[in-house]
Amino acid sequence: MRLTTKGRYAVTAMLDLALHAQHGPVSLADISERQGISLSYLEQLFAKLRRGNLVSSVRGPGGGYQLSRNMQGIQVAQVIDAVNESVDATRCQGLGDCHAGDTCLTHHLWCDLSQQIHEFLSGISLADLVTRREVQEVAQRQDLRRCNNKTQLLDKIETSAVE
Amino acid sequence: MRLTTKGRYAVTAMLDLALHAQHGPVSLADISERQGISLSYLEQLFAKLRRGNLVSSVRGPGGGYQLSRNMQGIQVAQVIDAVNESVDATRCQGLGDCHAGDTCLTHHLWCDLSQQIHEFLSGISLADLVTRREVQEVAQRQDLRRCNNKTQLLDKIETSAVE
DNA sequence: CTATTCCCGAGTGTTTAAGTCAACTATAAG
DNA sequence: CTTATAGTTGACTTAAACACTCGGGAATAG
Repeated sequence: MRLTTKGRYAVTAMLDLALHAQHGPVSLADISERQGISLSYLEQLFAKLRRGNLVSSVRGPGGGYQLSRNMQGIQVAQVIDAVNESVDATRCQGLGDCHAGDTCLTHHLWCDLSQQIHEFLSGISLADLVTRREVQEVAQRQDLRRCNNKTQLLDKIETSAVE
Repeated sequence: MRLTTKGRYAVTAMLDLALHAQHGPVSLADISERQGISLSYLEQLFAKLRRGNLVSSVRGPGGGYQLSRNMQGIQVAQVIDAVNESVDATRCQGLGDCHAGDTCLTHHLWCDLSQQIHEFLSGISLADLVTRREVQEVAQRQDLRRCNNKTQLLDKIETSAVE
């Protein structure tokens, strides 16, 4: 089992996508800037997310990525899985041939653990995360900082005036 | 977070130790043979387990390793921790400075996950594992195979006659 | 003394993560 | 049509870690 920056980046980027979905496609450049993730690395991750049917892309100016279904239908476990970070804790991928063709002493322990983690991460959708208060606070801070940095205030003021 | 062969080996070896504790110290050579783990690698792992006060050693012929407390007092989480495989799933080790000195979008998610895993693995002691039926079956198979392989039947027959 | 066993450090091959670079293709806007 | 935007792809690099191996020690039971 492995849970590193790779899977965390993927979930973070997907959440960023969900948070900014209302203004059309989101470019990787925006996500890169807001979340501090290398653009080229994001490209690699989104290639996998696309293959996993979690996002769809729009090319050209104004393009970017969109969630391929609604937020309720995308679980954290699926995102991590899509970027090849298995949540499985066994050595044998659950097959039970971990020691000389037989189950090893601790096989069942790792099976139980895998199931535990999988259930936990399968029970959380992007929609769940978006509605969490802590997430909203962080998102707001990130959007504000971005406005100050890039003096895109006009754009933001217009947007909030419309709302 | 990382859970690889390293942590799995450590738990397996500790469980082997617990299962064979009644006959005095257990040598790493025995564990290596029974569990199919490289002896030199076991030495490295047990150096860490020793530093973590989970085992104590007896040098010289007939020596080996013993659990430093009873089986009930040693949890799986402690073993994994001792060999430097953190169960923490956050990037920031829970500090909350994962993105430019602030919490990242998904910080709380990984905190929750870490807690989930830690609670699970802290709730399982070596004693719990030893009494599990699947573990006993595997252990029995391993002991039998070893007898056949090495023709140490005499030794085993004596042992069971004494019991 | 000698065989056994733990102890320790140094080194090695492989894999992977994480990131870079460069050269594409598709498309919206002027 | 041109141009700038933005996704798409592949090759490459760097660093770290895992999973070992090897060689020489030090302690101790017989």
